[in-house]
Amino acid sequence: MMEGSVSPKLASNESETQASKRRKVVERTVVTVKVGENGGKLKNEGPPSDLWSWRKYGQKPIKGSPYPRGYYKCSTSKGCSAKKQVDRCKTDASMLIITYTSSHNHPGPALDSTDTKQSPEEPQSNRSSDDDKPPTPKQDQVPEARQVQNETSKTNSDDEASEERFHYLQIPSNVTISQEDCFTGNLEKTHDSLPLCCPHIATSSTPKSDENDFFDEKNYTHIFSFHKFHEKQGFRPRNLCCPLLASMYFSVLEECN
DNA sequence: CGCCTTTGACCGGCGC
DNA sequence: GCGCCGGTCAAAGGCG
Repeated sequence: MMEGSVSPKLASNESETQASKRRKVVERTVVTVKVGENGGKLKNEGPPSDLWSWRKYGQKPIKGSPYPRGYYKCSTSKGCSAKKQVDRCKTDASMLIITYTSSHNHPGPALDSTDTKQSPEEPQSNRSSDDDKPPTPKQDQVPEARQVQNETSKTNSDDEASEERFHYLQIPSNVTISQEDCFTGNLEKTHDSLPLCCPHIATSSTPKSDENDFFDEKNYTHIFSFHKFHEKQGFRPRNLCCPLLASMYFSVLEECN
């Protein structure tokens, strides 16, 4: 609707729908964030915000999860098809599972450190905590990541190849990242080393088991320890290739401090 | 006034 | 073919 396309539905999926009508092919990046512990304040209940502004366009109760899933679109740019889904871990309400799909087709907002006037601390509104509250737009600066975005510029090549992209990022121990099965497969499924902060996820991400129902077994999404992955692959903090994750990283860092 | 959230309805994919 | 379920739309209302 935003773009005034003939078919809103198609517009939202343009590239995806074209090449493959299978949803599961869509590029996804899953970030797990623990927020409840952060003071136990209600305002922390919302997902950590990142560089862009997100507008909530839907919420649905997900089968198997006591918590609804929130659907957000990037509102920073009109034509931007970047979306994210915010779930809450059914076994640990303090765990937020943020799934990013598509990518931003525009540069991030002003990244000046001076532009962090949006109260980088806890801009999350202090609304009720029984739901996944939308992230109040928060401007964090991730200059490094932004550059990388242009390099990777994952344009949803609506190809299987797009699934094989991975976003490198060093994540604090309270954040885990998961990717499509093909990734975890390549990574030898190192989820056995999941961060201690998320034992539930660790349990549910058993490779052979379909217990990873939180994300949904259909998509074969698994969570693995990024730290471990990081070690094995020899990645470095500077290997920030995904602006989304990078921004997540920084915002989470802030919240951790 | 503009932007955002909420919420019910609709659509399409997928499994049986 | 049917039903379930996830994802999206769009109208209405709220808030700054």
